[in-house]
Amino acid sequence: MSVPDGKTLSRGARTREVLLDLAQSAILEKGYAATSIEELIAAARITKSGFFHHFPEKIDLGKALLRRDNAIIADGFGKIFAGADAAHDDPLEALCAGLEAYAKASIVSPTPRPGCLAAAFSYQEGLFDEEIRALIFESYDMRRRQIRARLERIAATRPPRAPIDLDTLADTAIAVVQGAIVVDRVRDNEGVVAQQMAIFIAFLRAFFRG
Amino acid sequence: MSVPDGKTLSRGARTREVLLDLAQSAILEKGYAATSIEELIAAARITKSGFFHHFPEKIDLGKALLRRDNAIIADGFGKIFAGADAAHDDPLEALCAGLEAYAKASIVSPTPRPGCLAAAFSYQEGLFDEEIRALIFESYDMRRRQIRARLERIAATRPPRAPIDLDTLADTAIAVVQGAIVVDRVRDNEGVVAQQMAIFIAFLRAFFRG
DNA sequence: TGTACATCAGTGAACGCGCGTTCACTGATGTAC
DNA sequence: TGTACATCAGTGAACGCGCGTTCACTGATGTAC
Repeated sequence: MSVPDGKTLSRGARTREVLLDLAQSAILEKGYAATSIEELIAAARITKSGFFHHFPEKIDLGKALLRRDNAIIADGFGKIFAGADAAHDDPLEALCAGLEAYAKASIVSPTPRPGCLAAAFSYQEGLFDEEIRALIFESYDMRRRQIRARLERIAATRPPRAPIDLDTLADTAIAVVQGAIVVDRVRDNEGVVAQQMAIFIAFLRAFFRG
Repeated sequence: MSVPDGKTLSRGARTREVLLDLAQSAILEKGYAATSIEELIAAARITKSGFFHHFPEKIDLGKALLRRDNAIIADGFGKIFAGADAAHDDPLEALCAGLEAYAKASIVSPTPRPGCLAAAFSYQEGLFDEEIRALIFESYDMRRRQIRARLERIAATRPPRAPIDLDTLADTAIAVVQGAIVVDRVRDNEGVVAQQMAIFIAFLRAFFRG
């Protein structure tokens, strides 16, 4: 889940990307309210009015951040699962491979500790307006739809061991990563996300392989 | 997971509890940095110096909050699992019953949306010192040890389907709740935590029942 | 039971600093003819 | 290709407000004898 390279961007767009990168790290480390415009411009080496040229209000930085993150995740997610689909005939194995790669990509982060921007914002949602809440939801819902579609394909070919709601199971795939990120941050142990996804994958295999 | 009742407390202790309750709601809603002493004292109807009589610095409020939360969770957790152990002969069924009750207790929160205080703090850990990080870890580790001990008892009587690391599986029980809370907040849908725990319980049963 | 004293649970006023935001401006870059 | 003009990407100085923190204080409650 990479950021567009800076070479082809105009000066202004490059500054903007730098500000977004700095803000993302800072917000994942200490939260939105504790991340000051002052520290961002010091690191980006511009003045405060330079910042407000790019983002009329602080909350516009938050919105831009979520929009960019959503786009990056949508792109990364799409590529990961399209690649996994192409590499496996069996839809179950394709999903498992995709989920494994997704977990791996989730811990690649600009910060020392992994963190999901949308999750970080969701624990500070009281600060934000409806637009931001919609962006947070979109980020989650996009992943969920991708996984749900693949679960349907699997369930069509091999009936599950027991009746199960596929929406709930799609949520599980998201929740596994989100929960593992929290545990990773608390334990300060990088392996957690991959470990937890491995357990979920083992569960999926057992469940659909009868 | 309830708070000690106010009747038996001294005046000062009662004010302190009120401040902690207000702070907990506010922090779960918008984060620690965005929660001002000013808003807490307005709601508690005391002056600012009254606040500083109880908590010499703002961070002492955070520490007191985590300590209280840890104690409440330790107590609630202990009772839930002791009760489940007493009600079931089979250690697997006892754990499943305990986990179900734990999930139910996790969504009972002072805020409209469920939220784990330690998780909220972990997404703002850059603000805090080593003592706070230790308190966050303690909260997590205590739950994990309880679950791990029960998993060992289960694995001793019925060997698992496949080799599995019980520490990792104990983490899964924690991560399920944490991840589900995030999804619940994002989707604004109260059922998520119970649903996700139900899936994990089904998985546990399948895995240890061979 | 009454008095003396200590601690508790606050009040009230003031502080300095850093925050987000505004405004009038300037030099660099891009576009039209 | 050169010139004219518009837009872009900033600068610099100032703002008011709310934040966490300090300090000297007071009245209420608890304790010892």
